[in-house]
Amino acid sequence: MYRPPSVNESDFSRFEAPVAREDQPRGQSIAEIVADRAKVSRAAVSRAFNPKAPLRADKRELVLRIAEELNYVPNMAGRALATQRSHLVGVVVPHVCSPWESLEIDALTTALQDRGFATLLFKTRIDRSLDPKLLSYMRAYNPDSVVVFTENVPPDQLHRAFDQAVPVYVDYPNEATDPGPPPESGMHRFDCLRVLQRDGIEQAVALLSGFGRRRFAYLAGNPKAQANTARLRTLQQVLAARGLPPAAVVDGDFSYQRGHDATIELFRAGPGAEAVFAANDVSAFGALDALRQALGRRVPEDVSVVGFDDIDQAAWRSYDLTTIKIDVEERVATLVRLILQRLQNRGAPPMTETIRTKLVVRSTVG
Amino acid sequence: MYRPPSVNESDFSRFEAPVAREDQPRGQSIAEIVADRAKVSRAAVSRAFNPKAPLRADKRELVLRIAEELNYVPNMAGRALATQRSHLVGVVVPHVCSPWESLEIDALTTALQDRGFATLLFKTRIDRSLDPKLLSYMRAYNPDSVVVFTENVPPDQLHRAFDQAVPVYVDYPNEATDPGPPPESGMHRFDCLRVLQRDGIEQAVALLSGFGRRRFAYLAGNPKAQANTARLRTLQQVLAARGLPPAAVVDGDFSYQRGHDATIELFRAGPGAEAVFAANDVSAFGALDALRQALGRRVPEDVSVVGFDDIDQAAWRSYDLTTIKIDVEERVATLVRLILQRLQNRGAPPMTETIRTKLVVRSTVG
DNA sequence: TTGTAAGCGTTATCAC
DNA sequence: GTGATAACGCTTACAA
Repeated sequence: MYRPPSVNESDFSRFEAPVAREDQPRGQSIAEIVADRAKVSRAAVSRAFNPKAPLRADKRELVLRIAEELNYVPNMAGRALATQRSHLVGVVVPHVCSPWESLEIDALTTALQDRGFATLLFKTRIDRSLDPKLLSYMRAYNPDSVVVFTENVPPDQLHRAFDQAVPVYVDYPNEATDPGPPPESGMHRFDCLRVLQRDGIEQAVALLSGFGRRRFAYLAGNPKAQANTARLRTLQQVLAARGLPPAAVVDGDFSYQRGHDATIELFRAGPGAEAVFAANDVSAFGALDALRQALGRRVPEDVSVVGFDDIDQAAWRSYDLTTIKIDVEERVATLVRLILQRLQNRGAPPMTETIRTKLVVRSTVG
Repeated sequence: MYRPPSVNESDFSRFEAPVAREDQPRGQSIAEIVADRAKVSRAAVSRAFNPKAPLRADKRELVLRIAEELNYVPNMAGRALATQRSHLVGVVVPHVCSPWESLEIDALTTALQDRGFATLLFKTRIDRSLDPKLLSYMRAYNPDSVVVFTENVPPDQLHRAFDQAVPVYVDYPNEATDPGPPPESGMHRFDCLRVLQRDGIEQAVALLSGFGRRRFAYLAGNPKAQANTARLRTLQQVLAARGLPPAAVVDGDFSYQRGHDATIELFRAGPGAEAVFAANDVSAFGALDALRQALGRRVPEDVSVVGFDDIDQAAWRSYDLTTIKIDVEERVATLVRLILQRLQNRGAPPMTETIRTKLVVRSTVG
């Protein structure tokens, strides 16, 4: 298989396969050929590709036509060097993405591409921890912006690597009432996307409580994940506000398997519950399968189950999961807006955008 | 939401947000500062980062230490210009990836990152067709190699855009007995990864036939996809070789919903079947849910179901799908090997690597 | 509007 | 081994 997960063994060694220095008869670059054929200067060719640059319309048209014929496009590396804009957005994702993360990468890449940015993908280690070299490695590509999808990128590292760059750090804080990041974390210097978990959770609790459920459990996700802690905290707040007892919390890690096993523990050794909130859809599926198959409970008659995210699989008929939806398109559109704004004004104070959640009712509650 | 799916309206217009031309007092680049502090030339700094370049060990160490302190890393754009190697691999994926494709992107990105390449992601249009500008757009970044995951990238377009580059086109042909690409397609000039569907299919048919199944159906995927056509062709060959009647074919598109609906059609209006082969796992899930819920059939007692891919969800207990596995790690390792070999020797004749499939037995056959 | 020339950050070449 | 120097492909003052 492939090699151990160091970014590359010898720091920044290049891939050794010398490109034969062409012995062209005093090489003329394609751009220069285009210029010659259009009988304009090299600069004019550059201007032709930049709509706002001053150039007579007919010349522009001619240059573009000839470029098309010669299959010429301006080289981004050269452009990046000259303009200090790489048109690259670096994205750090976990070694293995969950369906939700995949969805988000999809949407983000599409949105960025529509804006003229290409997505540069980087992976954490298999345990989701960050290779210390990764950020430097990423910085070598000079991304115009950086989006971090993983829970384990320490803000100070991020800040050190991209001091004057334009990172957007998603997922912190999650609620308006959140204490906010400790100032020493460096976190407060990043733009971020705040997800208001409350709306969806309130709707879900209202529905469940309308069906007479009083004993709740929370099947947790990765304890370091903001998404997990915010959901738990908000759930407890909402339950308390209704005078309901706090949810029993069972440890999890967002995975199907752990969702399955934790649910069995909860109902075999623990107090069980009338309603289970899972920290994400995938672990809710594990909980559902455990309840129905291993534990012989009926859902929703005996136990109700609610997930988070609303990934595609939640609509699959074997699960048909009631879940708290985060709209990917809205989330990504917001993210892109943040990125673009930051690029317009590098010096502006950190920005926060907020999106909401809402309940999608399917058949696991009743 | 965000904009229509043209790559960007004005060809190669740049993102307009002028980076304030620093009024530094005769700017000295970071690399130069590093050189000064280490009391070496700028060239030495460059050499320090290249293990094979000649440089006294202590100097190298000193330079690297100072660079670390100053948070300096060599800029890839500059390096790309000088070396003709971008250390970028362009990957074209569908607008919305299936779980299998997400898995493969994950694994590929990790493997490439371990080799010092970053993954540059590009998306097709929503209907999986290719924006004609996309390939030029991608080429602007000068990727060292290109991997195409989508069925709809016309080989000649690909070839035109990346004539002297190093593309690897996956998924064609699939079987040793395949006729191979028509020479005029330009396809034969690409390296490719051949998936031998036969092993897994033979195992599956043997198993099913051992359970007495004789009437087979094939729930198809996207008719343009090699994966789909190769699977169908091979299935029919294997059935014929055993003297079994050919499989009834029902149109599909790899999706859950279509798998679901097509199965209902097959069993309501059509001849039904004793065993259903789905072109991929996701549509097999649709078939399973249709059989059990809409049609009231028992699986595996009344009908057996077999999928393709072995994605994570196939092991979820509600499905527990018997499926023909393609090993992602092996597939990706092979892909990376192809890419690296091609990079070593641009002029070598097109290469083909072959990987096999095997049956993973779970509970939907019996 | 247009062309000329300098410069972006890096590495290869070539002398020493 | 090492340091100057000339590319790499592009954009942008600046001058015309």
